[in-house]
Amino acid sequence: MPYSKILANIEKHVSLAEGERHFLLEQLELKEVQKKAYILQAGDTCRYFNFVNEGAFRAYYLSKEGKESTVMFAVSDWWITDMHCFINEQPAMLHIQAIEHSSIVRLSKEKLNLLFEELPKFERFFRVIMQNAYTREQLRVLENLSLTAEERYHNFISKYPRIVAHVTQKQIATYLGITPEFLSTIRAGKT
Amino acid sequence: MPYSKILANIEKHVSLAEGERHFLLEQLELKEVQKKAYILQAGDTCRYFNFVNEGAFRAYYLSKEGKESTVMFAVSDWWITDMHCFINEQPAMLHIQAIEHSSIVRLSKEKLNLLFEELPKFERFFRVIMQNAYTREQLRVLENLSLTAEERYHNFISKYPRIVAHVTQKQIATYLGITPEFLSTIRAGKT
DNA sequence: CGTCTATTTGAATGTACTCAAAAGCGGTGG
DNA sequence: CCACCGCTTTTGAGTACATTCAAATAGACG
Repeated sequence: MPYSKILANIEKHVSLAEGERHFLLEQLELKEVQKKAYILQAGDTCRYFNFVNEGAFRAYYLSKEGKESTVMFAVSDWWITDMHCFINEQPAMLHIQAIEHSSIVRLSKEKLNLLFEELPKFERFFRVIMQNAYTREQLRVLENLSLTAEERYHNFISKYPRIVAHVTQKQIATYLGITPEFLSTIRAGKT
Repeated sequence: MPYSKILANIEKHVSLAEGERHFLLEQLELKEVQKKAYILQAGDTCRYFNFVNEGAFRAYYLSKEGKESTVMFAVSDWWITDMHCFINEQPAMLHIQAIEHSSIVRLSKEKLNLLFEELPKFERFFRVIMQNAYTREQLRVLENLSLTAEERYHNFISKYPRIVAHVTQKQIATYLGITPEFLSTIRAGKT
């Protein structure tokens, strides 16, 4: 059934009794997303924490000058939202777009708060997710500071082969903070 | 008393009953740290989550080529550790050094786990801390991708005036990912 | 005062960008 | 099924941003 992936994802971190699992399922909504559709646009209120069931998404910032910077990719079994705006109830800074036809399971902020109230172990789950997200971003900062563009590219493709399978080079370039032209020359450099 | 700051910090996010506060205090250790002393060195086991009571710290990565990259600064009322290594019980990648004579309140991983068991609201506290840390790092990634060195510098000094008051330009340069020479020319550029 | 490190300045270099144009690829409609 | 259109990728020339190396100056500390 469509919720098996999200349950497996959550149960990797906390174990749920039958009644808890049932309660959790009641809070979730399954949603199909067409290729190129946005599940969030800058300026929107960010109401949902989204689990990618199938497909792939990209979250990016669009500057006034029109430059895109990819903040994250999410393929199946990942969570994605504009966390800052979700938590602080501010207008979204990011656009989140489906790279291909996808399906997500989403959890609204209200339902998440309800889960925190009813199932304290959900606090633990979310803590672990946030811990992992934090250490991942911190490592990314460190790599941006200490590695060259070429090293960051090779690091990216070896670290995230599942993402590479879904995204264009141009999108990878905006994730690495370089131009697509320069990424092309890096790739031509050898293999 | 020496624990008033950490209590205020924690009680910003969760409210504690008298007995809970007492239990929490029993898990903490106060520690003085001399200027330039390390509370963590790369390769060490990272056992503690540290609250800065007084003073200032810098966490940095030292590459094989000898290049330093500052991952974070922490002044009073901040928490600091090598989170990845603390969580996953791996050898530290970072050095954490006192910039000046400081005092910290530290919480060992064992005591933290005990707190999670005994005071479930501590899961919530830690979740909030991790959420904030995550969104802060994500914003830093975004700024590294979308801003020039000069913009990042001005952003840094306006965002973290309390840090600026404690650190050298060279240290700021390693946080921004530029050379101290170039930071100097940015500053000469105007005000 | 003397030493050590931080900061500034400048010249030469390199890394990554801009702009432009060609080539490749995928999807769509005839 | 093929031809065309739009977007991605490649390639190249010229440029800008940031680095390296070197040396002078300024500050901090014993």
